[in-house]
Amino acid sequence: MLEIQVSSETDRQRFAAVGRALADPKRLCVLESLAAGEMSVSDLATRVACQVPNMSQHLAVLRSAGLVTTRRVGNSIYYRLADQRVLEAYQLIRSIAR
Amino acid sequence: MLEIQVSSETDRQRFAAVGRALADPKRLCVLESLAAGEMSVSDLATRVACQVPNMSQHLAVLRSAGLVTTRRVGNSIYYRLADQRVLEAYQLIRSIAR
DNA sequence: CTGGTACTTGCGTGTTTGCGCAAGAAGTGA
DNA sequence: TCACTTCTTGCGCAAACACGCAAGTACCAG
Repeated sequence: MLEIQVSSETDRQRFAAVGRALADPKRLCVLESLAAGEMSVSDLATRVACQVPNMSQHLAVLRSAGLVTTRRVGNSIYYRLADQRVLEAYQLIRSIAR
Repeated sequence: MLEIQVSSETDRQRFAAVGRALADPKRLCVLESLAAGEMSVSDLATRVACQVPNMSQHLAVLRSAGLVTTRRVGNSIYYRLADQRVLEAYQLIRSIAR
């Protein structure tokens, strides 16, 4: 039996932001891609099959939810998963949806 | 290191539906409430502070994502969590957002 | 300084979402 | 059947979202 204590409304809004970040197939594809290691924006755009500006917006959602972090190398910006727990959460969601 | 195999697009859409179910503060409040045990729609509406039709729609989202199940007793319909993993996923999300 | 690459931001558009309200099931009891 | 309770569904509207495209910012090489 898992202990769940009640959250405040503002806390739930922050948690919901994480849920929203996980609510789009393209963003989930980004997480799968980043599971193998960091990637640049244009690489991710190619892999997910969308335009670079669109990818940048999706990455902004993931970033503001705290799921990914960035590192600049010259012109490129490399994104990586912020935490191993992001993959754990995604795996759990996949097992629930199975 | 967590192993993540790539999903198909249709699979990711199903996973994203779970993410969407977790993307609203009221629905998260429902999950917290159901952690203590099953509740009727009107009870949940009172607890979450919204109208019954609105609650019914939120519950439909959770239900179609497979996060909750129902049981009818007379006029009332009792909702409960479909799986312990739903709480585990929520706990993970909370720890990530902390 | 100039040109080129990589990314972000702003804007317009069509779609989806959350909500209140009214109307429709579904069940209970008299 | 009738009245009542409980939940779901349909409708309309405002807000949020995903997307393409154009413009802006940041960095590097020459």
